[in-house]
Amino acid sequence: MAQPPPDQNFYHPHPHPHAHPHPHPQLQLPPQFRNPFDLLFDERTGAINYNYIRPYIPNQLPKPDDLSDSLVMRRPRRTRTTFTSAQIAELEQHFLQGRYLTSSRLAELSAKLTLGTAQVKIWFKNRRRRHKIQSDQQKEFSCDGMPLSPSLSTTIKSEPQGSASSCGSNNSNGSTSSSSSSGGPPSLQSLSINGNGGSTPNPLTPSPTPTTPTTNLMDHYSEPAFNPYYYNNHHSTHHHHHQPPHHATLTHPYGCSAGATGGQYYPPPPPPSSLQHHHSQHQQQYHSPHPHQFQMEHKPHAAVIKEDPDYNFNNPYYMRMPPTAGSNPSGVTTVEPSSAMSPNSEVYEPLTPKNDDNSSLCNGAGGNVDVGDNLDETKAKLRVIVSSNANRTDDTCSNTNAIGNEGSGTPAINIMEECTGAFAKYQKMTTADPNDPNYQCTMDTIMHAYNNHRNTSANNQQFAYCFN
DNA sequence: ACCCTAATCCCTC
DNA sequence: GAGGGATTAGGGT
Repeated sequence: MAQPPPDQNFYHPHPHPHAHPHPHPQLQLPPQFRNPFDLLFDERTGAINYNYIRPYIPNQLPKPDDLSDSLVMRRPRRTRTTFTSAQIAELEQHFLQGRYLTSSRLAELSAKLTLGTAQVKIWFKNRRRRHKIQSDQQKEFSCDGMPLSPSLSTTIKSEPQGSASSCGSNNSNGSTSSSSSSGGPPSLQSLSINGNGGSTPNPLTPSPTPTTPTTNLMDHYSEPAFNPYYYNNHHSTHHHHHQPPHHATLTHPYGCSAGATGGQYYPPPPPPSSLQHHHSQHQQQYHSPHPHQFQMEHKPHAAVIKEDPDYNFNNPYYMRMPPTAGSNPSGVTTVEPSSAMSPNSEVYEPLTPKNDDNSSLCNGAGGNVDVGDNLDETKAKLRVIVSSNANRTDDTCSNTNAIGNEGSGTPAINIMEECTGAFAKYQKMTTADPNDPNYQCTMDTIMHAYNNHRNTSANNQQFAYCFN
C-alpha cells in the first residue's frame, strides 16, 4: 500500500520515527514565516543557510544570485554513487564472506574502497535485500526444491521475466543457470596459486576521505570541509574520466585483486556486445590507485549447457580440492565462502561437476558466473595466463607488452595458451589447430595450461584467464 | 519505456 | 542504532 506521501519535498531536520508529522518548535513562527522556505535562513541571524540547498557541492556553494534557481527545497538526496567495478568486486567479495558488517569491517572497507561508510552500509543493505529477493525467487524456481546455500545462492540471479528457469532443460542436474548481477563476478578471473598470490588484503591505508557522509542529513549537508567523496562524485559527473580501453573486468571474488601486490586486474579488450551489461559504460567515479579499473561484465542469461560425458570436472586432475569443501545433498562439491578462503590462504576453486553452474574454475566459489557457459556462442577468445611475478599489478590480458613483457627483461606474464576461437566448456575441440577458426578452447586447454605451471615454480603465483 | 540499484522513508527490534 | 520492507529516483540501455 502506498504510503502517504511523506514530506519529501522539503528538508526535514530530523527523522520521524512515526508516520505523522508533528509540530516543530523551531517552526513555531509567525504564520507569515511558517513555511519551509524559512529553513533557508538561519533563525537567529537570518543568514542564508546553504545547507538546505541542494545540490550540496563542497566548495561550490551556490552564489546568492543563483539562489532563485536553487530554491527547490526538495529534500536533499545524496548524489547517487556509481561504484566502480573494482569497488563492487571488493564489496561482493566481502559480502560473500559475511553479509553483515561489523564496525571494524565497515571502517576497513570504506577506507579501502575510498567510500563513505554510509555508502558501504547502504550497499550491504541493498545487497542483502537483493540477495533475499533472489533467494526467494531461486526457491520458487528451484527444481528439486533444494534451496541453494545462502552464500551460494547469493549471486544466483533469477531468470528474466518470461523466461523459464533451467528446470527441465537439458541441464541434467537441474541446476539453474547463473548469471552475474552487477555485483557478479567477472568474466575474467584470476586464481592465486601460491600463498601470496593476491589473497592477502592490502594493508589498509588511511582513507583519504576525511569525512564520511552519514545518514544524518544535517551532518551531511552541513559538512563544511572539503570532502573528496563528494568532490569526486560531483566532478566526475561533469567530465568524463579517461575510459580504459577495455570494459570487462574483474577481480577474483576471493581477493586476488586485493593481494599484496595491490591488486591484479586482467582487463581484456572489449567483450562482445552481447556480453556487455548495459551498465558497463559507467564512468569511473573515483581515481583508482590502481592503473586498471574495469567495468563489470554481465554474462548473458539462458546458458545452454551442453552435455558431454567426457568431461568430469570433479577429476582432481583439474584442481586440488578446496580446503573448506563440503558436499551438498546432491554430492556437488561446494565451498562456503569464508575468511578461510583468504587471506594468506591459497585460493582454491571448487570443482564444477559436469553441468553444474554453481561454481567452476571459471567461477568464484560464490558460484555466480560460469564463464564457460555460452562463450562458445559469443565466440570469445581466451587467454590463459600465468603470472610469474605476483608483484606485477599492471599486467593484463590485453596488455601485450606486459604479457610478453618485451623489453623489460623480467618476464611477468606468460601466455600459456591463447585460443583464437571460441571457448566451449562442454564441447570438444573440433580442431587442434588454434589458428583454425573452428578451434575451440576447452576447459582441458585451460587446465592443461594450469596444471603445467601450478606447481612447477614458486614464482608462478598468478593464474588468470581472460575472455576477450 | 524499461531496468538496475543507490538512497530514502518508515517501522520494528 | 541497525535492520528490513517498501519506495523513490538517478542513470543507463
